[in-house]
Amino acid sequence: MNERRERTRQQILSAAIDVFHENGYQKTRISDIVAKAGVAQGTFYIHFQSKEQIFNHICSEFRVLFLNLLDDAADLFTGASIEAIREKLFVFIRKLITLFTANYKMARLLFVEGSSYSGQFKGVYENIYSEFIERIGTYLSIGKDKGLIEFEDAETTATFLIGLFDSSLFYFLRVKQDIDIDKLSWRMTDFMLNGLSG
Amino acid sequence: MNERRERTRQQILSAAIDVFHENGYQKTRISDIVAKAGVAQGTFYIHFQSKEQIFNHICSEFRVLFLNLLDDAADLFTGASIEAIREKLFVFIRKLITLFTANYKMARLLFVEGSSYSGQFKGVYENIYSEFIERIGTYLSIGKDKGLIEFEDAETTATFLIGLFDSSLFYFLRVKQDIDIDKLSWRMTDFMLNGLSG
Amino acid sequence: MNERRERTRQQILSAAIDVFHENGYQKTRISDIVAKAGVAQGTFYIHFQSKEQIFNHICSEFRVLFLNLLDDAADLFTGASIEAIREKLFVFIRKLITLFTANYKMARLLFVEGSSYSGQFKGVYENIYSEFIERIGTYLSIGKDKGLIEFEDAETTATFLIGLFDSSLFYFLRVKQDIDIDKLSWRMTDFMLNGLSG
Amino acid sequence: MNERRERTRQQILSAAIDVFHENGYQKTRISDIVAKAGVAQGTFYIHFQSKEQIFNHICSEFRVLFLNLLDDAADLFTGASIEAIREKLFVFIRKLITLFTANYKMARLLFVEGSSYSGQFKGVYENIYSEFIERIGTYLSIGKDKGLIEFEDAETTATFLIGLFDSSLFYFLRVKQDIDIDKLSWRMTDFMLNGLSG
DNA sequence: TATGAATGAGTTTTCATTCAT
DNA sequence: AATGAATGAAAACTCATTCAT
Repeated sequence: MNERRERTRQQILSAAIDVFHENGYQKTRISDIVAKAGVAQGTFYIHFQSKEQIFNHICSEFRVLFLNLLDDAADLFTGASIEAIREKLFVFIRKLITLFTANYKMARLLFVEGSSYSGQFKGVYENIYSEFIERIGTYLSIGKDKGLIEFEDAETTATFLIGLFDSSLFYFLRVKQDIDIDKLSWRMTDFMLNGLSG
Repeated sequence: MNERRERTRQQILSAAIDVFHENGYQKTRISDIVAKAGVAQGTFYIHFQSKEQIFNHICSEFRVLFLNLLDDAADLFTGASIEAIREKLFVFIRKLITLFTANYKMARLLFVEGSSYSGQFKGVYENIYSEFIERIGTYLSIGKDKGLIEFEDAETTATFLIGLFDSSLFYFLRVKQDIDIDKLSWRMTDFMLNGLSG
Repeated sequence: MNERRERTRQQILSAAIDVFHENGYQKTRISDIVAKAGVAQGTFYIHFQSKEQIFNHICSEFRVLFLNLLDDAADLFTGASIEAIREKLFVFIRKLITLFTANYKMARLLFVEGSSYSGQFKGVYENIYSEFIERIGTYLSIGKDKGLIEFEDAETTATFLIGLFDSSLFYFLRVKQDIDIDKLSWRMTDFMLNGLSG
Repeated sequence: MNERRERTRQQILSAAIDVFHENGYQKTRISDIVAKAGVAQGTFYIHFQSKEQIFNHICSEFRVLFLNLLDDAADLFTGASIEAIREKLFVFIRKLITLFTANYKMARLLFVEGSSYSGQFKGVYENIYSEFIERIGTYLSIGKDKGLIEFEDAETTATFLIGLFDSSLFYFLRVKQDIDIDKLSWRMTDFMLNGLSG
């Protein structure tokens, strides 16, 4: 019985991710979600309180994974040599791309739907984006102190790196069938490090 | 009498840009627009056919300005020296930033609202973003042939440059009161060219 | 096993009386009843057919007690002297008040919820109120024939007496912590008999 | 145009009074009201915010009329003789009955629907009923001081009078085609004054 | 017998669009 | 051209009842 409940819940969640991804939050109707999940309208409300709540649930699931990755990267721009940093940065970017690719729809919901003017989500998104920039900015500053990288302003530079990362990654994920994670990670790494040396 | 008509139309357009920008397309009600414009509900439909139509109108107004700028930059990455290219790229980026800053709300509607899953606008946005990438890709290829810049794949590189540009620009426009266009243009130019040399 | 069934049934009944009393029929949800009873949603339908049926059941439980009391009061207004009648009326009113007080929630459901426009219960309530008036009217007529009480029209007078009784009793039960049954009975008795003499 | 608006509003109000009266607040659907009013569903919400708001509007319309009547009766139980008081009480009761009869449905909504457990209206009704009792209690006390009427406790006596009045009046209005206001007023007056003398 | 997950019909409310004035 | 009242389709959410375990 508990297993049945869980199965239903997962069906709804999975359907919601698909439908939100396809139509966006605003255009998604509960009826779309339950139709895709193959359950009745009322069943939705047994498991989730509202459209907003399930959306937040989905976003925060990804949010946690994402922030955990960020946490582990404090020494991103430190290292004995520029090559050591390159290696570290590559590993980090590959991890990020892997995470975004594996959870493409959830990632896109958080970063793209969230960043749009859906109003009630502006805050959620702006927070995570600002957090992303702030962290990378901090890591950059640490690295700069060690003397291997170079830039004028940490926040600006972080914004460049992240803009490059997220905007282009989502583009590739949208238009390509599948992407070569290793190759893309290397290219990003190189482009970024070039930008950081001068 | 014709002047009155035009004035009314402009009031509606201007209100619509504001309200779309504030609440997003889906959350915007015609009643919000006409309230802000100070006209009656029915007046809206004398000037515009539908909510969708006025949104498209606003977007394409910016679209034209934007594409004109793109058209004029065919020789972006050609030049006698890397310094000449740097100068040209700087001028182009400054023009772009100036355009986006002056038409911030319209730009954001086209690039951000458009890129979200509002469904009916996906196509419009994807078109313009793809066009942007394709053009820059082409310009990069031309530049590469001349031998002053270097990269592996034009599309990937264009995507990097554009991601860096639009994502970070919108971030600054959103969080800063006002930005130093010259300084930001130089920083972008330098970061990009570093990435393109190696 | 049969004892368990009975216990469950009583839990549901008791919870239903409480919840109906607190929220009214329409606003009461089966889920409220079972939550208060501490049983599962489905269990309700093992013991009662529907929300309407359990409500009727509760009302008729009180209805029977009430009508029995009425039955035993046929000679309410007969007696050797006005003082004998006063005594008899006092005893009757005290019995009624005692019954209504002991079964306050059920009484209120039948008389107040029933009298509201809940639609499907109009009939039930109207019946019992009319029955009440008719009976008292009959008893008054018998008493009038004996010559000790006086009034113009039995139905009108019965309506006065009953209106005075039920409306004020429910008021006191609602606003007072506890009422002095004896004192209230005497006051009602006196007021009524004064009204009946002239 | 303004006239049309007002006509529509009145149609909705009038239909709402009828339908609330027929089915009670809870059972009444907006669709019932608009069907009876002959307007579209959305039209309702142009004129009233919600079902609750229109109900409160209707009730308070009657409430004002009722409280005004109460205000004008401060010297209800004062006078040179018991006959003078009888006359005054008669006039007051006749005014009340006339008001309740002319606005039967509204009165019943406020006093009966309000007194039922509709939950959100409990407060409104309890207030008006308590106010009624408090006022009459005050007027009784004033009269008692003058020495022409007699009773033990003003609140109890007020509750008796009012219970007699409202409960029986609503009964007659419900079951009789039409009532003889003068005759009923005299009977109530006499019954009450008898109860108040002893 | 008891459970509680699932059902789906029913209701309120919103809002783009129309149309008589 | 402008007005603003009216429209009605559409969508979120509730809850009495059913049914498999």
